[in-house]
Amino acid sequence: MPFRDELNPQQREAVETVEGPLLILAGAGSGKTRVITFRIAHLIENLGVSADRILAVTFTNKAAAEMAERVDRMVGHRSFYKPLISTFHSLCVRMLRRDIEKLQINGKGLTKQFVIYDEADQQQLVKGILRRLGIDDKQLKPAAVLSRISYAKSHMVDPQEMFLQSGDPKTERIAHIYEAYRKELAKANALDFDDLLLEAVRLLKAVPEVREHYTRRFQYVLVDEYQDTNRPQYELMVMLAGERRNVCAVGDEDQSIYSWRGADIRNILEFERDFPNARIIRLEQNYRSTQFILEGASAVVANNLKRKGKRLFTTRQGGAKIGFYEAPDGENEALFAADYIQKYLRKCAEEGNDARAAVLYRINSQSRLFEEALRRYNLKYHVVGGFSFYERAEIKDMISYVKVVQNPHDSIALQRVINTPARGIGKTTMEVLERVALETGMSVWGAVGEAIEKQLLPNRACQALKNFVEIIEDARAMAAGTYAERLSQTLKAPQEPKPQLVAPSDDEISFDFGSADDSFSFGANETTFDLAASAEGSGSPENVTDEAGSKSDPKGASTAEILKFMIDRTGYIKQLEAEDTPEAFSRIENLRELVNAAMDSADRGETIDQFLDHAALVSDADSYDERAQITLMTLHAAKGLEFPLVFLVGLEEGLFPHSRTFNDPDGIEEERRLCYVGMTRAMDTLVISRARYRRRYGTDMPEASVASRFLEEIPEHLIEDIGSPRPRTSVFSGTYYESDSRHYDYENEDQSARYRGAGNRAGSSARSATPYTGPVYNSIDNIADFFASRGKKFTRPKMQVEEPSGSVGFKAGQKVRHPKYGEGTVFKREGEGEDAKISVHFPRHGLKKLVEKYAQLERV
DNA sequence: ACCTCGTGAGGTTTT
DNA sequence: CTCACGAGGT
Repeated sequence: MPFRDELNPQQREAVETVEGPLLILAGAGSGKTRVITFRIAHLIENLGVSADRILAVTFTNKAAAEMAERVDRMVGHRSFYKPLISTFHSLCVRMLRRDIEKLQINGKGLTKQFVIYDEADQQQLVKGILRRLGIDDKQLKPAAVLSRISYAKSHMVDPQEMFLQSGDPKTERIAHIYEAYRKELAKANALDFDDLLLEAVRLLKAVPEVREHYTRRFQYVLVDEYQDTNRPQYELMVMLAGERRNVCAVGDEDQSIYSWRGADIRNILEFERDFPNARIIRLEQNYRSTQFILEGASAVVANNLKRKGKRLFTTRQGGAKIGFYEAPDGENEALFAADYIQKYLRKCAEEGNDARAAVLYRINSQSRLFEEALRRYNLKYHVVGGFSFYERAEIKDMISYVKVVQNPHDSIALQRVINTPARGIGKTTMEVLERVALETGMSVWGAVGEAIEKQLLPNRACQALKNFVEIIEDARAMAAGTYAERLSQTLKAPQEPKPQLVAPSDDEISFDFGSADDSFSFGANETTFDLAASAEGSGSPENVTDEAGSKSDPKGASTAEILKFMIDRTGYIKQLEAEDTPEAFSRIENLRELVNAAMDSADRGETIDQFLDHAALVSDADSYDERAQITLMTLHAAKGLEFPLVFLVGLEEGLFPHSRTFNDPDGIEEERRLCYVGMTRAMDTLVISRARYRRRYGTDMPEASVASRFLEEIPEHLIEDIGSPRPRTSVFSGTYYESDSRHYDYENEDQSARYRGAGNRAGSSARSATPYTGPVYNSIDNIADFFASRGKKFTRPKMQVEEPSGSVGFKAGQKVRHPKYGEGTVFKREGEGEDAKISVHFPRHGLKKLVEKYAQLERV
């Protein structure tokens, strides 16, 4: 494979240095991905290495998929095997699903059916523990506890160590909670994200045959985004590299932005110490950005003290300076961006150029203003992050059902679904169950069995529990392919799995409610989805499809079938249908989509466990869709991407850098790196902006902001102001705003509340602010969904039925009548269109704030 | 048991 | 503004 002409000398060296440890320090835009893919291709094609002996680990699934695709394009036709390209977490899941039972002692320990707890699950677990220990969760917040636990885990500190090292009572307490947390996880046969790494490391350390299996298999190990690896990931890498130490780590110290998640920059700074004869290659030519952009970004990050330092250069001279815009407020900042982007897109369309723009912000909540602005300009956009499909309540509910079917001891999932939809198992019942679980050491599922058997609950509750158990057992039987048998055993039940309950048959039901300790006796021999069967054939060549190759028992129901059964049998859809609201309707659609996802998964040959793993491991960054012309995302999510036009917004002290990093010099340095990452995403044009006043949440008064220190760190000669309104000008009429100038009239701050009301007086201008209702490039395809997903009150704008004209558009001073409160006077109006709120003063009831649309007000 | 409303607190980044 | 929680009504 010829590649010499396509690479610069350093890149070529990086590709050709394949034996022994190698650290590639790859600056932003230096062709890192190119080097990695060429390197893999070089190994396979020029050196004759079998593809399946190559392991590449990346940070996100997206990056992995992309790399796999690129490699495939280069050498796919030549090689039957494929290199294993995976994230750390997915890799660990694969290893654990295969061999975790080798860690069992006396039959105790996790089984292959373990579940993965996401952050919400972890929170629930910690909350429960705090409650049990009688700790007020205001005093010690679950999130804070979790972050301490996660910190400890990513530094490989166990509860005992934490306790011994603790110098204060609070840490001691957290150590105790940590211990309890671990026990709970074990009882639930569950692992959290950190455990995936830790347990995989433990597995490799403790079981020589497993370790040998992998070191024998992987001759070449490659780790991308090395600066973001934490301790367990580092150990994993070392272990997988084995004696050969053919490990290639690629990273950039200046792009280390995940230290809060345990990423240890020492891994990169001390690589030479850990691998004494390591080669180090620097890639310092940037192919992405123009001179101005690169210089600006480099100048910012040069303020960091803790760095080795490097000098990036580019041959892309010329281009525009870094644009700077200082907006009067956040809204204006967003509208400016929308306007600028619109013009940019038009220009690209005329010239036939690649048009892709990104708005990058520090925190997710900043997206709202930009979404609203873009919608007002009728621009399609795509938001990365925020609520993902798998985070929606209805999806989590059904996933939890499947989790319980796979593993009834998953108490968090169980508690989520036991009364969803409501089936008469309430708070009191749950309290009893929790107590039983605690006293007997059983899981909640075990406690359910105990309670039924020993009649620990009032009859009604018992009955409700039995119904629930019945549903789960039926589904389990389906999964195991023994449903028909179960039907005949479990008596005169109807032939078809009908949604309506089977007549409860109290005395005949005898389930095996094993406690967690006797290793999930429940269905251990009937579950056919584990990988045990195929796992022993470790000599066989594993490739990307190895696990997928182990088909589920043809008798057993597929994931989709189980899902459909559960949705039907639990009456979940029925309940949603009964709600008869647009939100409920869209939830039903989401559930359909979930079933589709399950079918796709089955088409790929995946088992139920693999489907659940996928649901647990998809990340926000994975949802980046390069077809979208406009992408909104956090700076963190933007790492690894590039755009011709980048807006870096909200450069204000407290926001960026974020206030929580103020008292920590390392924290500030990380923020600075984040700024560097953001700036270097830009290829041709970079615009940075800030708002002089920013409204913090619903507060009426915007607060004055202070310019971010990062702004001052960019040399002045690289920056050009691109039309910031003068703060003191009474009427601003810049070129950008002729269409809708009222939004920019910012004579003094006090008016911020009033000018909206004033704007709405003119009916036409209220019309122009009607929300955009066309499609956006998003998994969320309409605004109703969009707002529903954010918990905002919003009903789908009805196209045909226009708002009845007499009941909206009231202005201050107008007399109105409310069905309940009688006559009153409109005091003020906020917001526009569907969202408009209106404050009305009623003589007898005082000032009421109403949503205009629902208030049923009449003119008097 | 469940729903609705009012209150109070808190709001980074995520595999 | 949004979430979580508790009080009160059904």
